[in-house]
Amino acid sequence: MVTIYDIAKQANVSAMTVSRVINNTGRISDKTRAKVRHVMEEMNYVPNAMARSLVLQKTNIVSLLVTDITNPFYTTLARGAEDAARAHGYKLLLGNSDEDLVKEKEYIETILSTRVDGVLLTPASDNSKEQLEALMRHGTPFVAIDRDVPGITCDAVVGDSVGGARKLIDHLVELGHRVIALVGGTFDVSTARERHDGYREALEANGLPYDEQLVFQTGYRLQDMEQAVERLFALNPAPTAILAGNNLLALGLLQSFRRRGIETPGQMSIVTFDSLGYRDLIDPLFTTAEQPAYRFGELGITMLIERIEGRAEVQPRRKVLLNELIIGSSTGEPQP
Amino acid sequence: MVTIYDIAKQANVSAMTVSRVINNTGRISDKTRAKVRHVMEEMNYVPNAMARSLVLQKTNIVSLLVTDITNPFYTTLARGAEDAARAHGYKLLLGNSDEDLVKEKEYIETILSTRVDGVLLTPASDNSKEQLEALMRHGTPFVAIDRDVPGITCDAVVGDSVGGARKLIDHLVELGHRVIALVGGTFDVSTARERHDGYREALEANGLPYDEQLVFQTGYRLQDMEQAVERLFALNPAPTAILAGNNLLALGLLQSFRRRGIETPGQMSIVTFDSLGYRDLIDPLFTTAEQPAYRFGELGITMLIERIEGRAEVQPRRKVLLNELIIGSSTGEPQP
DNA sequence: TTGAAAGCGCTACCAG
DNA sequence: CTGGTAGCGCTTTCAA
Repeated sequence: MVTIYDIAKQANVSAMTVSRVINNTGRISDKTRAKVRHVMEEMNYVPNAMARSLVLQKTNIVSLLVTDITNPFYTTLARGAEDAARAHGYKLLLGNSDEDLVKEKEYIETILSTRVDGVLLTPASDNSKEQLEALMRHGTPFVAIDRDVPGITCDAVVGDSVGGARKLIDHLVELGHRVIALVGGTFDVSTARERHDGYREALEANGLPYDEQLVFQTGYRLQDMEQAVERLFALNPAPTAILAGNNLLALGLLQSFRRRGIETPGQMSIVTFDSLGYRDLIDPLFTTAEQPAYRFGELGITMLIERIEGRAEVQPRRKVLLNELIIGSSTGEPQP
Repeated sequence: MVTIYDIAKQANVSAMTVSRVINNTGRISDKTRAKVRHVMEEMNYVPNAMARSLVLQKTNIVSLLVTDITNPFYTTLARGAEDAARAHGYKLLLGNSDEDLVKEKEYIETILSTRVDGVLLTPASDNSKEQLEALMRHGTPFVAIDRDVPGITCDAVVGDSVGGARKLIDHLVELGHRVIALVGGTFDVSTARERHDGYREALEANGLPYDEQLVFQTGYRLQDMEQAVERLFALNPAPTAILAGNNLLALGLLQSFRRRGIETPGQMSIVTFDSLGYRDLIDPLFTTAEQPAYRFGELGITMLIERIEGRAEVQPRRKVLLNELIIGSSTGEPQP
């Protein structure tokens, strides 16, 4: 591997001079600079970022840890994060925790050992507290994204889950629905909790009873859902609409209904958060509270880098990004 | 930051002993090991991967560079790559070249300077040759994935584009189509070229004429496509079916047809490669030659790591992954 | 304007 | 079984 010493020898200068040329620091004569540059070209020199990081104590790498890389919401978020990181001269180390605390912990370990400058992450659940505390202990700046963790005060970019749920329920009520179920993620995830809060508040604001029987906590995994669907239809009176905790749950519910010959929106309306992309193709198109996924990533990275570079106020900052109600074809008036 | 020297001092041993405990090398008394372990726990010690890499000349990082992170084919591929990398104890540094040679070049520079152990990449086009040569010059192992680059002999995992195109055209011919257009990517991308080859071969095998007028080279970007669509309908005889170069082009064509009030498959059948995910929801579901995206990533990383670790034969290996014809609802008999 | 020495945190190598 | 020394490639500090 070619090092600054190889360049130095070839150019008849010291390693320091080469270093100065690379970093544009100090005063160097044009002639020396030109010669060094020439030799670097000739020898295909590429600086060793690790050696550099070791002495500078700075890697210019930020980590993005999401819970599901195949979910379009996170893909788009990742894209925003990547663009922003690039624009600020940082590299992005991507990880996927799969909603799994063990994997998350392993990734945090990796992150710590890589000495990345900062971390943007979607905590798997409230139990991620331990991992976030590890980051704090090691002085690694981080920004929580999409989800909050109780007991941790840190920079965060989150959505307006309560408001989104309220809008969605209001929409269903306007259509005439009176019995609305919630199939949400488990309540150890802040978004699931808040969507539940919004659901409850909206029901009460509309003078409808809140009934625990209508609330299903299932994992965000599709297979966990079948049981809920079973019980859903055993209820009396049966719900005519469902608020799904996220885009994938909505998809799972729809597929489950189809297998049972239940039509959406005819027999069961569905509303949810975020989208699955391909707006023009998906049928039915879900009625959804769509969050600005790209912006989540972009803003998250920007806040993170401000923090890393000491340009952020000391107080943790919490940014709430609003969602937009998109009326699709997964909702209609309840059947008589 | 806590180092092995801090641990050493606290445990009353030398740094070397700490190093040996960390790496499980050499012989250490159980008592010493226990003491060192204890101190490491207590001080929240996390090894510095960079310092380690610097001396070992090994980072345990592999890079994945794709051309479009929002394309589900690449997302799924990335997921396969990530799982495989993790399983082998490597970290994944993700990049997105956006089909852009300049971005690609920048990423290769970053990759080189990070001294990653290897690279898995989808070359943006034949002009990526220069970048691949840079990797070779620096002795960085890499595996080309999804696309070949003429003039470069290297490990590669590619699809059977020719075979896929033939199956798709055969299917259309069986349905009764006689005038079939090709809207492909630009021919400086190997998959676009090969899909064109398969298209041509299949036409000839079916005794149909190959007509250059029916072949449209458009970028893989949706906006480049409108012109092609315009000309498509000016043709006489007008085609009744189209082979779209990839999933996103198929999507763009469909959207374009819808805006013009042209029905699929009624007035125009569409076939393509890969899918957009959400098989049950998309309407129409494209008839497609679906490639094993996850396997692309998984196998690519596996081959890469074999190469890195010297477990691969010296000769470059080229693995072709077959696709599967999925009959969807975007194809039907031509209208009389 | 340029260079020499020291050290970032770690491990290979050789001694004991 | 344990420790000392040297060096990975780079930049900071001080000196010339």
